Amino acid sequence: MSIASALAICPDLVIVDGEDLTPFRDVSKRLYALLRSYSWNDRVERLGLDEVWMDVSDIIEYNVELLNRHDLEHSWFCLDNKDPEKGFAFDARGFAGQVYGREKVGLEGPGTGGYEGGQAGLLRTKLLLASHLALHLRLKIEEEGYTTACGISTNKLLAKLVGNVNKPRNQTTLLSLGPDDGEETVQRFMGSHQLRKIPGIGGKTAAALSDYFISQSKPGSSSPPNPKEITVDDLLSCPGLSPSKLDSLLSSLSSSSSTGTGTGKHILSLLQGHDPSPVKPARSIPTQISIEDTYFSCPLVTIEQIRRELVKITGSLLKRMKTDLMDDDKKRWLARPKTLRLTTRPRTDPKEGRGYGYGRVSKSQGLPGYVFNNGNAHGDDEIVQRLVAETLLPMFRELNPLNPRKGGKEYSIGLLNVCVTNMDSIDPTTAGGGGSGGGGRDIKNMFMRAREFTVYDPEHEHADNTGTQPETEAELLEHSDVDVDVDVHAGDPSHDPDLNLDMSDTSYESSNGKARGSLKNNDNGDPSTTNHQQQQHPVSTIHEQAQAQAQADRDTNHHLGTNMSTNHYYFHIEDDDEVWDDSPDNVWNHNEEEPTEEDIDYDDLRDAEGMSCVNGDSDGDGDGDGDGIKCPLCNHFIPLFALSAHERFHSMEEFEGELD
DNA sequence: ATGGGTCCT
DNA sequence: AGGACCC
Repeated sequence: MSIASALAICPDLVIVDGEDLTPFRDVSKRLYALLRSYSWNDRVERLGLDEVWMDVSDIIEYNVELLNRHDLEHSWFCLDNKDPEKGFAFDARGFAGQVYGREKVGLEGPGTGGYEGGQAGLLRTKLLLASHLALHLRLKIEEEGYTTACGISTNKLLAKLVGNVNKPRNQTTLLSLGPDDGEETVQRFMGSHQLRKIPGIGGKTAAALSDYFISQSKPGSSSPPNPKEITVDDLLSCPGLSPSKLDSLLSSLSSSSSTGTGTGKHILSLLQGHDPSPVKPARSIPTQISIEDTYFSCPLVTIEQIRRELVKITGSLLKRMKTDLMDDDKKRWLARPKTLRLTTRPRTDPKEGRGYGYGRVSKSQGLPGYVFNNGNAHGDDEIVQRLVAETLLPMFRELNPLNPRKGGKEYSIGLLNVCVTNMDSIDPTTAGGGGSGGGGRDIKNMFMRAREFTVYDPEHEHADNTGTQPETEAELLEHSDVDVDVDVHAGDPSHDPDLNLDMSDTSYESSNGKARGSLKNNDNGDPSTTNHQQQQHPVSTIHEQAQAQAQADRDTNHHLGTNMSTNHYYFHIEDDDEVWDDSPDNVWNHNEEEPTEEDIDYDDLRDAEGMSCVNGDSDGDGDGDGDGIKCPLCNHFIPLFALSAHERFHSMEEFEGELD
């Protein structure tokens, strides 16, 4: 419902201006930094303010090897490969949180241990570990006052989707086992979704696909299907469906390419739950910053109105630039946008602007360098005024050239957006690489090599490491893929700095008892079990929840199975998202089907000893001391824990040198 | 709806 | 410059 019609119905309604996203942005940044601090490879990709994927493959791989299969109950999850004592205890006999998918492949009984069941067991163990890591991270976020949902799976697509299954406040691991039955589980999961729910299939693509399905379905057989309800299964059941068929269906869409999805082939693989896209490395600098305002109900007509609005917008934009593109002491710019873009939505002729973004037009130009000067005594006002007068207003006139009519109204503008983009990044930590001017040493590489020779024991290298050295530590650890996706929920952070209580109240209903229901108690098919404990305070909640979780893990006598894991950790600060539409048989499958052979060609099944190559304890005494390298630049002995900082020190030094 | 973002032609 | 996607 629009605000206008809400006001018509309820004239006394108090409308709170929600246009300032600053508090949300702040919270988002904090939680993002928190998650990022747990990552080893820095693959922590944000989507919007409230979602994150993490690729935790390296952490999981490390911990798989730490696992003592003879005492799973008292397992230790190590969060820092340089400090064995950093981590948490957990019970590896069961999954944390909920599981989607069959329960099978009994690899986990006493005596058999977790990952001796071959590759199936290894992969399942990874998912299991990832589920415990996810819980740990979610609890950390709860300590900050926000609740989360999380999906754990083997790629971003599946992790994101499965994170919806127990959405308000729990996590779900997609237990897809092996190439045979695993695909089957994945396909059952994917198949039940409406087309539009698949990330990467947006409104246009979904409409085209639905049209096709309808055109193919038998005329007489049933009532015309609702296009929105057509599922992946429906579409895949079309006999003539092929990549090239899809290509032609989608060719009318401009460039038929959506987010990473190319053409028919790509869409088809999405529908099958495949997603090769990597979790992208964390970014400290956005690719664009924009501020916009809409004037739908009261379009701007005079140039003076427009000027005033542009001044407002540009003022906040400059502020945003300073908080997002300058270092903390606001001494220097970390990145300078080179391009300024103005977007407007002019009045559309007779009929209303139909869809989203309809009628937006934009114009770009170089961003003048003076905006990076420090505003003088009166702040940035002069800069803003100048930018509007000299650049933005002329751009506006170019965008809206048309006849200032004789009468009153020259323009009718429903939207203004000012954007800076095309960042010129000045990142000291990247200076050795491609960042700035030519001739620097490749500091990063020097350190990598030093690490290699000093820390890694060649006997413990990968089997596939024939002749070549491992290029980087990250790559050494990176060989399997695990993504985590978390989902954080919270109330409105702008209302109240003391928001913890509010938020715990809102996300109250789904706590501890639920986990117990995960596989064992949910024979009724209801994934959400009532909670058995009233919670007065979020902090007590957390621990109760964790304990209940541990108990649940013990109860649900899970078996270790398999999967390449990608845990998609997704955090979500708003709480009005759609929740998984849980028809029970979508969410849980109880059929005991035969175990199928698991035969994934898993490339990295090492002996248990292999771990010593990455645990930073090359003297093998388990305490992690005595390890370090000789700095390739200054020849000092640097303990491992200080290595990153030391490397940064040299990079910075070099960067400053370049400035001279 | 709104006020943001991303990447790909 | 715009279109598709995402929140």
